[in-house]
Amino acid sequence: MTIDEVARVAGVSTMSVSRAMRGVEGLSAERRAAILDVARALGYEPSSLAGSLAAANSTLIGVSVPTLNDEVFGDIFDGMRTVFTRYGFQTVFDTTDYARKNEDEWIDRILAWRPAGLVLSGVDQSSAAKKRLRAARLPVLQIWDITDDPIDLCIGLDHHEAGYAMAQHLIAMGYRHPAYLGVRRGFDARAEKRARGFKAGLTDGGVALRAEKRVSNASSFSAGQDAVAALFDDVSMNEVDVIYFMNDHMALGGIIACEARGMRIPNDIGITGFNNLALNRVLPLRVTTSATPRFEMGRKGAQALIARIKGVKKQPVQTLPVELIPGLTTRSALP
Amino acid sequence: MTIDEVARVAGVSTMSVSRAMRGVEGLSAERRAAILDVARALGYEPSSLAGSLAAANSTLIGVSVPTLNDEVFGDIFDGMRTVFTRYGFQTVFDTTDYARKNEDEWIDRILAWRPAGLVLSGVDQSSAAKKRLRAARLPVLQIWDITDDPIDLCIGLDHHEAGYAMAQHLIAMGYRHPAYLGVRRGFDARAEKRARGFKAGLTDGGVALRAEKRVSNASSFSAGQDAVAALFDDVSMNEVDVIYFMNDHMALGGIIACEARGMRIPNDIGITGFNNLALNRVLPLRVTTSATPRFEMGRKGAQALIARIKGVKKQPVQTLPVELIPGLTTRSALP
DNA sequence: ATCTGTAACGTTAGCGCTAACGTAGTGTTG
DNA sequence: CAACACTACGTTAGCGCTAACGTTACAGAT
Repeated sequence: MTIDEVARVAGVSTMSVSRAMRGVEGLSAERRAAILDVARALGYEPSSLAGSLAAANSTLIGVSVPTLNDEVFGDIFDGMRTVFTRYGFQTVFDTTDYARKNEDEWIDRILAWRPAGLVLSGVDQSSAAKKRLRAARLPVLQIWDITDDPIDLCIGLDHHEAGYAMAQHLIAMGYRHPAYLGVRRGFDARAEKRARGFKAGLTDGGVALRAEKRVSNASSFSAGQDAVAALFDDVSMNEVDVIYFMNDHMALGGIIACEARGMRIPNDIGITGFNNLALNRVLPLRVTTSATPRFEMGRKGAQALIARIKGVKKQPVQTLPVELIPGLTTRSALP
Repeated sequence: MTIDEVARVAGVSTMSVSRAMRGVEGLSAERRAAILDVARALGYEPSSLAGSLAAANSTLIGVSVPTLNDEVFGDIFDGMRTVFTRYGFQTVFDTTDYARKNEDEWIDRILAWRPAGLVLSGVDQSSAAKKRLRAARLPVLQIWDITDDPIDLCIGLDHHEAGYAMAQHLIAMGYRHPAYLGVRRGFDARAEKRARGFKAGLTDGGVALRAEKRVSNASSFSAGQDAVAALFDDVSMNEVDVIYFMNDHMALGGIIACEARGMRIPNDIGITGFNNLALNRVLPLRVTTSATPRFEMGRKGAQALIARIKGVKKQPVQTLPVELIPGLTTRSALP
């Protein structure tokens, strides 16, 4: 069932059917209604494939996230979806498992579909990819992190600042022997920025990092447990008074591992993370964490991208605020 | 940069470039290499839009899931992605928030792209949608639930049976005063099937359901807390000896709420759920739950769909096993 | 010398749609 | 009432690609 067939049955030109289906001007109301009736009766469905080819525009938006295995990118995606759906865009989706190679290959495949725009997670794409996307002059949104040199648009958090603020908070709370626990370097660029910010904050506050351990390459509850095990293989329990975990997932696993060792939280040790996951918001013992506006980020980012697709580019980089949520670091200062 | 331009520069016909780019037969090795060199030098990227239109096939697969806000569909999607990526398919993705209307509208939009196949969550699509998809003779995979009357292919769990098995387990463990806590009816069809199976299992075991509460419409940690509050507003704590939660999310929230009420788990009350989430696998107190092979389901389902797209349809419905994981119901039988 | 088969190409005719432009018909204006 | 503007259409020429088929060259068989 093609547009020509509908035109033939309705006794009009194909352009009239095209105009009727797209709801564009240049058609009387009666004729438009008649055409839509015929189209419905025949079960005609316009082909976006042919339409996009002819009009040299598509309603496809490529979205790449590292993983769906935590609620972070799920929340961001949900926020984007509310906007994209409203404007009639489709998302062509893939996960990269934090591997640049996967992302580069995905960019190849998605560009072949001539998408209206792209959403990439973070700002640490391969330089080849950045160059290509800039050359393609395609609307691109980098999300979750920020940079001075965006490909096009960028919305995210200042991860370095979040780590720095956490260090300041811990020092203010009286902690003097902090440890950092995360995953292997080069895996999650944002986590590394937080770690560096944290260390800078400690240094500026005159406090030394007591220990730093990195385990596996997947941020998960069990990674948090493993990291605690690795930490206390190395230093004794009373040498560390607070742990900054890479994120809440690891922190929550870390709580379990610390309690299993007989440590009382927060009396014996403070626990901090990043993200303020849903789970953390219901726990009786909540980790001190940085709340990240994930849904809002997705929504605002999608709006900016759509504005950009329609030709409006206002603010290339938007930094959203991170809120420090006090939790398991609320005891009084240590001696 | 089009195929004709590459052909002109390489001094061959467009068909030769087409054959070279797609790696199909009918070209000498030297010429193929020469063409690929020219294409690379010119930065030529074949247009999947034009290719799919001309060849009347696409590498787009539509995937619809209710939500990404829990790890269930994230795991399923991860499993599918490993397969789809290997075979060069793209996923056009959307979430429906458990609303049929959203799903129907999405089906309209995705069909316009003439996808090679579709993946839908569950088996409870609107009858109009089922009819349309059957009429379109499109490869369709329904995932996560099973049915006698699939649209095309189906891979999932027997949710009724999972609920039934849990009832039998609880009775065998000596529980006699169970409660069911979930979300509003008509929201999550699979959860309802588990609830019905659970009740059937109780009835067959000669045990009556002591209470049943339904809160909000989002299965979350906090919904589990709310449900526990609603339950004990209505019945006293010693009238219920075990709770079957709709899923692990609610069960884990429920644990927190029960402990906040001073109940000891599992001594005072047994806690059970569904899914065996990652979090449950690291907790010191783990809920009794049904482990669901989510990644595997995605992988196998995607393989079946691709086989179907390539013309092979073996087994229309695959039921994957659910494993009951004992947890917070392991005390000895009650008096 | 002729025939036949086959690999390696090129040519043609679309796929289903839309941008751009053309044209008829109907008012509107001075 | 000619000149003009405007609306409501239709016509033409592609968008970039590939299926199908045609052609050529050459090897080997007869």
